[in-house]
Amino acid sequence: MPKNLPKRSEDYSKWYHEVVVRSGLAENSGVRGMMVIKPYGYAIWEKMQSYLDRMFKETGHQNAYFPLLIPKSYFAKEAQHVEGFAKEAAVVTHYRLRTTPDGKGIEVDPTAKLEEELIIRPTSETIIWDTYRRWIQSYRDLPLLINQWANVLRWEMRTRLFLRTAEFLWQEGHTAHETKEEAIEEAERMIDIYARFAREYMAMPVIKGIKTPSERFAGAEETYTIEALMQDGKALQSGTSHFLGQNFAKAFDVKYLSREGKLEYVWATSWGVSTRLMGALVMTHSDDYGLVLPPKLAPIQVVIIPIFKKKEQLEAISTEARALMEKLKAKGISVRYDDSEHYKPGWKFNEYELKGVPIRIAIGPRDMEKGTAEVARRDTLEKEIVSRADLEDYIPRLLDEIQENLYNRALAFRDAHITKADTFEEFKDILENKGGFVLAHWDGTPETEAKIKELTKATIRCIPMDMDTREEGVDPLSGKPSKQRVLYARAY
RNA sequence: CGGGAUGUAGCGCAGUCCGGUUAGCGCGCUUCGUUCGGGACGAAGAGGUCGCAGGUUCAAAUCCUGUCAUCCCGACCA
Repeated sequence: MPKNLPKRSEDYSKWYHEVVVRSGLAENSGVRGMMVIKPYGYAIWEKMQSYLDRMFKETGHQNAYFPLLIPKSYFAKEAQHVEGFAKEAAVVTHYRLRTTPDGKGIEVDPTAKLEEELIIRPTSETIIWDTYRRWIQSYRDLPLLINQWANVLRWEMRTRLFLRTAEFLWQEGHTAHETKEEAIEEAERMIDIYARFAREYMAMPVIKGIKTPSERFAGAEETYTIEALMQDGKALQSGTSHFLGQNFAKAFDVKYLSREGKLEYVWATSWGVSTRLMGALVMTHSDDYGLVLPPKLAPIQVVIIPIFKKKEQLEAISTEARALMEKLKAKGISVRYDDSEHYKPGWKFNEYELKGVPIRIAIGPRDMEKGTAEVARRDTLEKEIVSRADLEDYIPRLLDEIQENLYNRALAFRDAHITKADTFEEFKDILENKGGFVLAHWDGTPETEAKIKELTKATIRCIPMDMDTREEGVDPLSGKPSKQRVLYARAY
């Protein structure tokens, strides 16, 4: 058990923060709300990026890159959009610094004031649609399927590593289509991809659904979401996809000449996932020993640790360990052999557990005699003695099993934390004592939604898409009739 | 942005209320020796603009003002 790591059950926030910092994923930079992603954390993000990028390309998308700075006037063009982001915009007003008159410091040069201020992108819809106007003229230019990997900045008041930082990394897809149906299909396709990515790579079950109007993205006509459940019973919105209708096309005057020769506005979508997924990954699987990584995203999948007293022993073990490492690497497994002499085995065990390495293989003098190795899996913390000759076949199977087990474990937890409530008393009781999702009827009004949020801090996470929640009932708060249950939870 | 707390060596902290030798402790770090199957032990060392900027004072980590950052609770949000 790592020293001084807070227990997950005692102080979840602190536990989360410590796991992120001590496992080497990220830390605060000392500049308000800005995070440093460390090499180990970035390696995981790179894996996420490469899998997602492949999925985007398989569905016909291309990558491009748009500017960081957006003229202020662009935001004025879509009313709801500007309202959504105005409160957290960082604004560039000057373009030059100069030394202070006393020569000791530096100050903003007041003569270098920008005629029009530039906004550091909180999201790129505006500048992208301004560009699309020039790119799109005919139905032959459609669909336009573009993704960008970028950083964005939102001046958040209260930040937490990965979950909410002022600057974060993400991908944002922006597409233009001929028809409404095609755009809706695209928005749904992308939320499906996110759900699949969460399940297959992050081993994280998610609930796919539709946001209520009040939770919608600023400027969207429909927002699709994937909602994951963290181990403290709070929900985390892990990815979104928006059907934007013709709002941005109209705001930025993006028209195309249709097959019938008529000038029409295009239909749009946007969709994104961010480094918040890193936070979701930590909070879905990790435990009191530290990070737990699903094999598909682990930068180190297997660590081999030699146990030795004398130099000769180490040499003999190293020969075996290196041979094993080569065999596993040939199967596409990333392996680290840690033969550093300044740390004892026990220290290494703890360290790699803290870092979430899925499999640890220890080879010591006893194993050398018997032709065995000790294999420890991070998900269950179980250890077993395995014949070294079998490892080459056993390790790949075990990695798959761990990936599967992590998903099943998270799924069981999630499913055990979806609870139906029919009265408001039940509703509150579940939130207070059990946590997780509450399936309850909703009368469909924003007033009831807001009242529930005020009384319980729970919001409607989504109207689920893959669960059939349609049934007649009454809203537990207002008592008005309802046609279906929705998914409530307290959320990050 | 409102309320609360904190900032002292890489990390965790004591010292601050009540100003006064050379600012301490634990972990970590360096060197040497013994160790090595779950965070070893001993000895000797290195490491500090006490967050930053002003002010009060013979004297400031300590008192005052401002400011920046971090954490918690709200409001806001991927």
